[in-house]
Amino acid sequence: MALKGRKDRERERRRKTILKAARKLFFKRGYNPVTVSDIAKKVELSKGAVYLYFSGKEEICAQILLDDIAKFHGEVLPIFNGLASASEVITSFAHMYVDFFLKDRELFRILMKFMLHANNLDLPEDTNIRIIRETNRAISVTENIFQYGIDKGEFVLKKEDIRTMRNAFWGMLNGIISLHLFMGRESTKKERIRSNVNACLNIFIEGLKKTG
Amino acid sequence: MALKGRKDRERERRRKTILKAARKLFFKRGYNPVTVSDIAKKVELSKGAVYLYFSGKEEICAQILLDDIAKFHGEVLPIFNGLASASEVITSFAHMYVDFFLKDRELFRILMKFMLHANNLDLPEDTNIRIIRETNRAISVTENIFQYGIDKGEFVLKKEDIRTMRNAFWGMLNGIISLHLFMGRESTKKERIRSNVNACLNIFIEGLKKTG
DNA sequence: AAGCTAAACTGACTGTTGGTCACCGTTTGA
DNA sequence: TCAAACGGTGACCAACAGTCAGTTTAGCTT
Repeated sequence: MALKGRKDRERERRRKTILKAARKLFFKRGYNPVTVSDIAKKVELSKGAVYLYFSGKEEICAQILLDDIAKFHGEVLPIFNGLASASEVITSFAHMYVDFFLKDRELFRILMKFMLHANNLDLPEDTNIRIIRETNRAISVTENIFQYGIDKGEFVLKKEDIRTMRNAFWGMLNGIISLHLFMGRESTKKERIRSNVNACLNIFIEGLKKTG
Repeated sequence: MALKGRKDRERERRRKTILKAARKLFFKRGYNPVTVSDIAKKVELSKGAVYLYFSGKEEICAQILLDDIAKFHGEVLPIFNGLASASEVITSFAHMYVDFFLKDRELFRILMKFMLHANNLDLPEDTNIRIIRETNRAISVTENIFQYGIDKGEFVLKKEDIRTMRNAFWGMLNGIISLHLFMGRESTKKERIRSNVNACLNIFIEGLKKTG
């Protein structure tokens, strides 16, 4: 691949500008209520111009999600260093995950939307694939944690059950978040959710240590 | 309340007819792609007529969800009789829940949509309240199960932790379902999900018996 | 500097869809 | 018998995602 020229860099900057504006709008007013014209207006471009950089509203949204997942990965990987037990790692991971996706509630809604409708969105094929790949990457991080726990002899878990546990764990986190989103009016305290996650983790980890 | 006359009954029948048609369409093609005109056409009415019976597309959808939750309650309550241990009850409940909401995948998507956007939908006030009340009722069933387990001395669980466990449990179920929806192409086998739920339950129940 | 090309950009336009409303025929009951 | 109420109609409206013919701008060539 040739080096990127100025044009490419400018193009990329524009994309980022649009994404940033869209992000702000989506997180403030929610995905649906924001129109493409709103986004265009915010970056002082015409609607048509936005379509030069993205295939549509949905792709903008997908790109925001992708960027955020990447950011999450950047934040989450360092925690593997400096933590002793697998229990600690898994606990830290859970809290980071919950905190991350509750920082802006709309982000979690967007994530769930993509999970629920997976292959049913009209995105450019490659965007769709990237969404699936990146999400799976995030999921597979938890898989590594379980493996780590087994290797350390901390978890009593058959190798073939890792996948199952990974799913259960991941699902549990998403489930708790969405439930809180549903029950909690906007006033829901983060601490409430944290304690819920903690309680759940305790049982989960306890079970991992005991059961096979 | 006065007895319902013929007019009322006919009106109700019409509503049910519309709901049934809408249900079929939603479950076949998904919520978004189905237009109000499609629904109207299917029941051989004009679009305007549909709006005489429902405030809009969203309310039709909400009503379908409400009816299904009611149906679920009807199916789930009998299981309390004839089962001995709380573990059995909770296991049965979990499987019924998963089976029920995976029978038609769109139903689960609809449920999640309402959970995620809770108060952000423009529904008639009373419909909105009913959605929240009915969902909470379903959630509180699990609360009763935990209570039952404690009363029987089967679960070692502080009374003030019931709510937390209920949330964790409920969230876990929804999370697993949505994860499978995401990962599984349409071919996903029900058995796969069941085994996942089972594994998760084992740990969960084990934890409930052990931890405090 | 003038001429040229391609990319960036515009905004009026289209198509679709959720929702509204003035109007019409039928039933009802006084 | 007749008017009010009711069930129903379908043309219409507004909002919005997405398109495209045409205009401007940037940068290159001679």
